[in-house]
Amino acid sequence: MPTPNVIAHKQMSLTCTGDLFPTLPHAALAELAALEMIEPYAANQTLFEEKQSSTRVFILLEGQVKLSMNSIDGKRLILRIARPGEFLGLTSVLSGTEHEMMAETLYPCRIASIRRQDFLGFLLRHPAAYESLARCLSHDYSNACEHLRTVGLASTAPVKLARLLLEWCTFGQQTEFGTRLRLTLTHGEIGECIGTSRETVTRTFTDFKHRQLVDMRGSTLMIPNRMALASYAEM
Amino acid sequence: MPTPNVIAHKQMSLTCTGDLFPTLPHAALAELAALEMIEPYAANQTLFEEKQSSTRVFILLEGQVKLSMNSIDGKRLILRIARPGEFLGLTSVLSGTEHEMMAETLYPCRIASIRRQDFLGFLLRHPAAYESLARCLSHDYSNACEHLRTVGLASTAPVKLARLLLEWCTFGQQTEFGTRLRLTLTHGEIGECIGTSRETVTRTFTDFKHRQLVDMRGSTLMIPNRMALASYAEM
DNA sequence: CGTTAAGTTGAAGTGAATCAAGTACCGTGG
DNA sequence: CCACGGTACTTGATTCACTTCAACTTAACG
Repeated sequence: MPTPNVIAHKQMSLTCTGDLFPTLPHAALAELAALEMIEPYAANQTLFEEKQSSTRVFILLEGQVKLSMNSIDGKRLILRIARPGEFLGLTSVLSGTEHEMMAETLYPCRIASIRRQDFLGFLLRHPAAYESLARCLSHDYSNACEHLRTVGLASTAPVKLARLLLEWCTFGQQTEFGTRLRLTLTHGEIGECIGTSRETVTRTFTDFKHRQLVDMRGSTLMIPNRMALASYAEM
Repeated sequence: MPTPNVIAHKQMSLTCTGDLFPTLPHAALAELAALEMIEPYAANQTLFEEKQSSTRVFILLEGQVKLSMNSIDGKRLILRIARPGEFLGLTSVLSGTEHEMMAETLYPCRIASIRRQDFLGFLLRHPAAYESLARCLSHDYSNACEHLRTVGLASTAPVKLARLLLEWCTFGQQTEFGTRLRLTLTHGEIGECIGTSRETVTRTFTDFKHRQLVDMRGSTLMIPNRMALASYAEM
């Protein structure tokens, strides 16, 4: 039984913010629509940064947004690529704390945003909206836990990469030859997802090719047998 | 402005579940009290395990509970030590997915629990309760992100340990000589918190002692200068 | 007081980072 | 059409931090 948020993940775009609050009455949704501002964003634009205090909550309607953390010495950890239907910066807006991550658009996006005070006021008038928020937060938390498992529990780089690819399979398309995946990140960025170097990603990919676990044609990755990759990821 | 959940963290015990829902009317709290079952738990008892489907949501009233993930090859990642006032297994109950972690008591505990169906029914009748849940989930998410930063972004073992100790400082007591911390975990378990081996934890601690960053007397750890440790952890 | 669990320390082994050098693949402009 | 510059990818050699293994010491506890 997929949650509304999961459904939103699958679709390429979202027409309006109200779709994220399926249980809210029309009057409340109209009120929300009056508060939100829908804007187009170019690629590589920053929505918010770490340590920055949060002023707005964002809702990704169309496109992809990269969520990452940066350390002082230039290292970076990419948490995930957000898809349409996701709230961005929700925890910071709710708790009033500063952002714990950075958000930047990967491609041109369409993004709705609501000022923090407006959103909190809306929640005060319509506490039922918290139900959808709890669902999203719960989803984000599960995601963070899975990432923690990949980054913190997987012993070797190949296992980490295998787990990442399996995670991405959710967004790939099933064909008769297996799961097809369009790789939009560079090897360097993939390394930043799992905490390994660019070179290790390259080496691991060539190793996977030799093991017939994956097949690469340009930026298209084929995973002929997901189970084989999964059993490899089991370490 | 600390959230109710943070306050709960600081106190040693929680008298009743209702304290976690400060905005709920008395009638609703009474209804909740009728659904919950309060039980004492011995030390080292398991509340739930990974891959297990969730049947109850737990609320820790007294004691400490270790939350961890296990891999097939015996490795373990300790996510955090839960304190009184925390929900356990909340995401699984809300989304109906299987548990993504394991929960076991560290000491004798007093724990309230509510059957999943009862809790979901309660939420259906009192959607306002979601507000508190969203707060807790938001808190859990922030925690997971911080852990992700420690485990996935910190380059060396010393930095990871320093970050962990700083995190624990929240629960220590301030004295004129610095922050006093009671270490209840073994070196092996501390290693499992940050993804390093038992021996590395020992070696790093002795290094910290030489650098005057910490001072150990038995199971009591003193951090004379939190800023010094923090600046060490920055790299 | 003896047994077990936890902490300590040294030495060897290893996975991955780093460094370095070279290749393929663009789009752009002469 | 090809030279050009930039970016990403590839591959080998070296280095390093940490793990692992092993021997030993200390603390905890009935």
